[in-house]
Amino acid sequence: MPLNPLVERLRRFTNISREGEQALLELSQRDVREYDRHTDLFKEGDKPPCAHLLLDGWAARYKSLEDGRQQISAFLIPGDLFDLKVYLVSEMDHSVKALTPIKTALIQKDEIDALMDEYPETAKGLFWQQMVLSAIEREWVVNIGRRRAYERVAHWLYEIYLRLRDIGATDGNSCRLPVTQRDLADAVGLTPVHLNRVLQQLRHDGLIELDQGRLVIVDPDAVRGATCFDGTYLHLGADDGSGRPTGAASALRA
Amino acid sequence: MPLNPLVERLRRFTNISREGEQALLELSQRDVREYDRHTDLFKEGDKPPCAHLLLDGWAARYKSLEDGRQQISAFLIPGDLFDLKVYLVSEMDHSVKALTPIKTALIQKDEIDALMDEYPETAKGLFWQQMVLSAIEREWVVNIGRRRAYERVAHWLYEIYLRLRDIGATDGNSCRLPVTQRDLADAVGLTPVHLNRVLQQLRHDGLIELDQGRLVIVDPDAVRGATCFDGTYLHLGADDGSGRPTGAASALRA
DNA sequence: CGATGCCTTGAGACTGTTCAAATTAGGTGG
DNA sequence: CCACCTAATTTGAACAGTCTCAAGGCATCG
Repeated sequence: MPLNPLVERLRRFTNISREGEQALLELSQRDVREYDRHTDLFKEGDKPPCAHLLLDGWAARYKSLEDGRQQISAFLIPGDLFDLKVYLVSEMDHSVKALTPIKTALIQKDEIDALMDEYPETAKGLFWQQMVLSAIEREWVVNIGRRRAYERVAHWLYEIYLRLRDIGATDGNSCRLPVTQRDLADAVGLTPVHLNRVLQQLRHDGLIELDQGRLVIVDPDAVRGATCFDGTYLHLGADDGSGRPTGAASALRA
Repeated sequence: MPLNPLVERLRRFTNISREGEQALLELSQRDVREYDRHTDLFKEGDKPPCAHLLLDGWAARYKSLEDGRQQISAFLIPGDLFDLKVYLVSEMDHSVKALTPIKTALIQKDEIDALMDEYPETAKGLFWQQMVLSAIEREWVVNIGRRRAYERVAHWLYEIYLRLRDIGATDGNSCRLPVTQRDLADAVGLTPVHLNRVLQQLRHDGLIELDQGRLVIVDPDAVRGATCFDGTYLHLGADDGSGRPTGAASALRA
């Protein structure tokens, strides 16, 4: 995995300048924090922290209901810069927790503003990244609202696989999946028990393998088929498996 | 309802200048289109249109699966400016359709850019509005993923009521709800049949009334209670019913 | 070696779905 | 204004998917 997956990603999307790249790199080294697994970076109700750039590890954006039910609304992986414009609200409406031990770079409002002023190409890249994150949340609404457990889980797994592949964190058809089934269940809106059974079914059907925190997409075609996967919403530079070219350079022609 | 609900809303959030307001008003009159009920403004797969400012009527952002299942991921009401940065992607990943006859103002990329350059306060307001829209989508993930039908529908109804109240489109405890149960079902991730039964239950329990396309929140406390409603995510200037002040002026102190 | 956290299994209950039909409401032409 | 047509809501009954609760197995870690 490259030192800074965000830079990698932006570079693929926009023709970010050497200087913009450098500035971003510096920003991501100025104030680095580490968090243990299962600790909160901030919680619902907190007053807005600054933006975070996830450097290493996995995190999740989530909300809790009074009775303890929890729903994860986004998985954050290295290179994700989240809550970029967080200072616009007076109170956070969601929490973010580390799913694994993580490293993040804290980035202050004025640092971002300065960066954006100076390097418009980079700014464009950052906005684009925010758009993609929210497009993913949008797709989750569809996934949870209209797909049943089997397809839903398959869809989720394939999505995360593609996102990881995009940051170079895959190894052929496999990737790490350092997440408890509890967390995964909270992401797809299922019970841990039922999620477990669905995963077994997926394994049994030969779509995936899953052990020791490693996920193998054994049969990508079957996975895409099972779930009617259309990766447009990920706006990946590379091929999304659907055969049609997306995002990247072509986006900027418009 | 005021001529331009967006301006109203921004005014409440930020100290938008007279000129910025004027510029926005002009933008919203330059290229006004009308659409019939149940027609698409644009569809998944289209190349990005320009941004729309909804002036009158209701619209919905949605996605379809191959087999005809549909999921609405957002309701758009007058004053909503959507897909602001749409030109960043090469292909739309969702569709938007009119739920009622609507009027929208089409706004071109460079018009927005110019506006933002010239009136930073207005720009801030626009970004804030985008944030709120995506915070709502986030809440929908939670609502659909972790609440059961009864609470889920109650939550949805109360949310839309608050949003309408925010733009002055309510009349005491009631508001228009010009939506078929089919559409509502597609929004909350239920079957029309089951949604219908849930609505009956809510009426029977005296939480709401619903006829002739009008919704009455008969017992707001009960509705909030049934659903554990926390309106923080709406970032409304006014009271959200939770008793705690949010958004608006205080947001800008940070 | 015991404790804890996580994954797995089982059986029964319940929420929400499916399919099909009946009723009501709304709109249009005669 | 009525007759008709279509779209929308409502009802019923059987069914399936998912949940609940409870217990067992297996690691890992102190």
